[in-house]
Amino acid sequence: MNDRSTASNSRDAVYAAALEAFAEKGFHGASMRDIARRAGVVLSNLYHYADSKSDLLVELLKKANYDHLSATEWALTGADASPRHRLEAAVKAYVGYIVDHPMEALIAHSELRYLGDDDRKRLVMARDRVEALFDGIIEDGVRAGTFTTSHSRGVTRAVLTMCAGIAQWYRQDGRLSREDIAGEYADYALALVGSIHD
Amino acid sequence: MNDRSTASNSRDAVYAAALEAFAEKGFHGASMRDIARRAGVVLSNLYHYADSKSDLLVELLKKANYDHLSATEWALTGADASPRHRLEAAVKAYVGYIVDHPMEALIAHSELRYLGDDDRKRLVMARDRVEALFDGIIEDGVRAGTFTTSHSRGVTRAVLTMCAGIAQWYRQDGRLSREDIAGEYADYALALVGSIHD
Amino acid sequence: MNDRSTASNSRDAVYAAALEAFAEKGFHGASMRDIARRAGVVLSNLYHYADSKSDLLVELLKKANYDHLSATEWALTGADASPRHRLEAAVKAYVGYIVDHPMEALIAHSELRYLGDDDRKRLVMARDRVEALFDGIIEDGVRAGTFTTSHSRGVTRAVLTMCAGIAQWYRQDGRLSREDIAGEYADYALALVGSIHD
Amino acid sequence: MNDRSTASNSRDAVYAAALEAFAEKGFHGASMRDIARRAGVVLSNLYHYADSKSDLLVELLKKANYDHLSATEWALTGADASPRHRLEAAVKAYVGYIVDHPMEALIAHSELRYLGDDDRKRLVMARDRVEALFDGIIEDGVRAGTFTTSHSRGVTRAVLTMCAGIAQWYRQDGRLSREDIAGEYADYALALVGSIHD
DNA sequence: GATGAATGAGAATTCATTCAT
DNA sequence: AATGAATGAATTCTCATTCAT
Repeated sequence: MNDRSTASNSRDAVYAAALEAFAEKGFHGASMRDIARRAGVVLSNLYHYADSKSDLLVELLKKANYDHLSATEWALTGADASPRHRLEAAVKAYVGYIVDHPMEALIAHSELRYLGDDDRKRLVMARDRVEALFDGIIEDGVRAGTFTTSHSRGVTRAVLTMCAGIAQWYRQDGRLSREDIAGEYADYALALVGSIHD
Repeated sequence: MNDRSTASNSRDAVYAAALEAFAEKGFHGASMRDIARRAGVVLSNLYHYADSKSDLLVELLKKANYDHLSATEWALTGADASPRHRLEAAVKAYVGYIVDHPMEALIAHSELRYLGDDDRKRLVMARDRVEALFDGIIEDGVRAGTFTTSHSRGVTRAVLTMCAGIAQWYRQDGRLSREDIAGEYADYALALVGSIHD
Repeated sequence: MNDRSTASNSRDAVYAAALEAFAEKGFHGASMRDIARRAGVVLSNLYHYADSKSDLLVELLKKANYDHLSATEWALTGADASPRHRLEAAVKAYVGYIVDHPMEALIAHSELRYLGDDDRKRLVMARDRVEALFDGIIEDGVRAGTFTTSHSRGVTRAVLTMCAGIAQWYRQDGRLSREDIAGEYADYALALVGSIHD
Repeated sequence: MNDRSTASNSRDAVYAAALEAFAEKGFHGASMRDIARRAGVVLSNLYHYADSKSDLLVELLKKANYDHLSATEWALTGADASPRHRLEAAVKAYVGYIVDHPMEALIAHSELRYLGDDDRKRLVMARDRVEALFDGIIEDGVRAGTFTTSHSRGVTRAVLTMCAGIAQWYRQDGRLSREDIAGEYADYALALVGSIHD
């Protein structure tokens, strides 16, 4: 499994290798040699697919952020109007993505800081859109009286931080299933917003 | 302020510089030259205070973990027996340390992975002791019926993760005071454990 | 204008791009990628028009040296037998070429050294033919008593060096016209050979 | 002679090696490895003496330009007031430096273009000071009627270009002595300015 | 003729660390 | 304790060139 050269596409192999390397060793700890070796590709070949090491990370994070947002937005299109159901659906989808893509979720939070100012700002904006999504739901709930928290912004941040943490300990062979975790964290979120039980 | 050579003690200057550099650029992103420059010390002098770059990190993390644990334990010695009060006190102390030492708190979580196996395991054990502290309080509360959560272990992890996140966004010149934040997070923790209001 | 792909002929575009790149950045400073980009051609296509980077330079220098020599020789076919007129005509033609082709003239002198021994020697021979041309005129004049210099070889070299220098500062939008410069340098040459005024 | 490690001073060995390498292969053609090898020093050690390859060149050119200017100015302090004598002295000193330091003189003219804008501009200013020196003498002569040229600026440039060319062909074992060459070029300069013989 | 991927050598530079003084 | 020079391995990235399509 140390060689992805037979993958249909070298490009995919390179980005998969970069993802793995960044997740495992961090942006500065992973070397281009390392990535090339994992991808089963010669070092200089990496530069066909990205102009620089930073670019590899940027592309990875752009896709991760976009997918994370999309997955969450998509879940909401199927949820009814109740803030309680919407928050539950959003958290489950958000957590679901993390459980399905722990490496992406990990580097999205931990390696962002090593990017140049421009790229970083643009990616932070993408992340802020997810935050706005949750914030919207929570404030709706507060206005409707279904959520009782008086710190909606702080709670939003707490919910997202708490979920992001999953990427640090989740292992696929663990004892908790994807749905267990998603459900558990949905409960935590409802607790944090002070959701009134019917 | 880029030069700490006038600090009473070169050793302190070196460790303060290392802390700053690791917090800002990560373990692999910070170079020994960088640290020396920040400390106002000549490169080779760093090796009078630590045998290696890893050692600098180990020392910093040992102290950070110890202090974090101590601060939390100390707060509990002054709290009465009620799980609710104990959890509140523990969270406030735990958050208080993070707010007072955001760089230490940051690297304690993010740079641990770059250590060798031995050092890392020993430091994780230290962190587990804090976790055990919270876990003990929460399970006491559950047994006593004051806390209603049915996922005490998960909640413990959620609380600690949520708190650790503070180190990423907290800035001393922000609009929230140390006590505001501590109080807010204590509320979040109580919500998560399902603390029954009197 | 950075793309010459629409030029009637890709070959010309490639050599024009190589000329520009070598003149601007020097042989080692210009990369094949650079040349391809300027030519509006894909990198590997360069190798349809030359076997190597050195070959590009050799072809350019061969043509430049040949054209420079031809232009000078041609001018002499229209000049009368007087050494004074012949020298004037030769210098004007020699300078004329430089003014019309500053990049060619520049690399002919500065980049020759980067060629392999064989190519370099053959090109130096071509340059020597121009030198012989001037030398012949000057020695004729000395023998005839019209030129008074006692260092004919040294003067020949001085004249040619002086003219070659034009390529370094001449810009088409400058205040001196092609004819101004040619006339001026013809005067300098006559002064150097010690031409006796009638 | 390929190893200068026994030179009293590594710094000098490094700069001497860089000079040699740049003169022989050009700035881009000479590699840092190459320079280190010539200096008898380990590659990474070069960076103790210069921050970059460009810096090596800058330092070399700064010193060369300064020395060239100083030598010329110094010669003028010993010359009487006659423009003719002054020009003779200046040319002899200028040429003398070139003959004594052909490598310095060579790179001063040919490698300047590879520097960054800032460094290049500052070095060109230094070169302009030499040009101003010659220009002053020549215009003095023209005003005094001893020099008859009507293109003083052009002649200045021609004189300097012609002299700079010496660095390209002069070899210490050649048949012309330092004084022969200096005298010859002084004569050329006097011819170019149209100096009136007594 | 044209293309894009591939390659291995080599580029400049930085790294953590050591050592003699 | 402090210094500055030294070292060798590793870093990111670019090079000229080749090849299958």
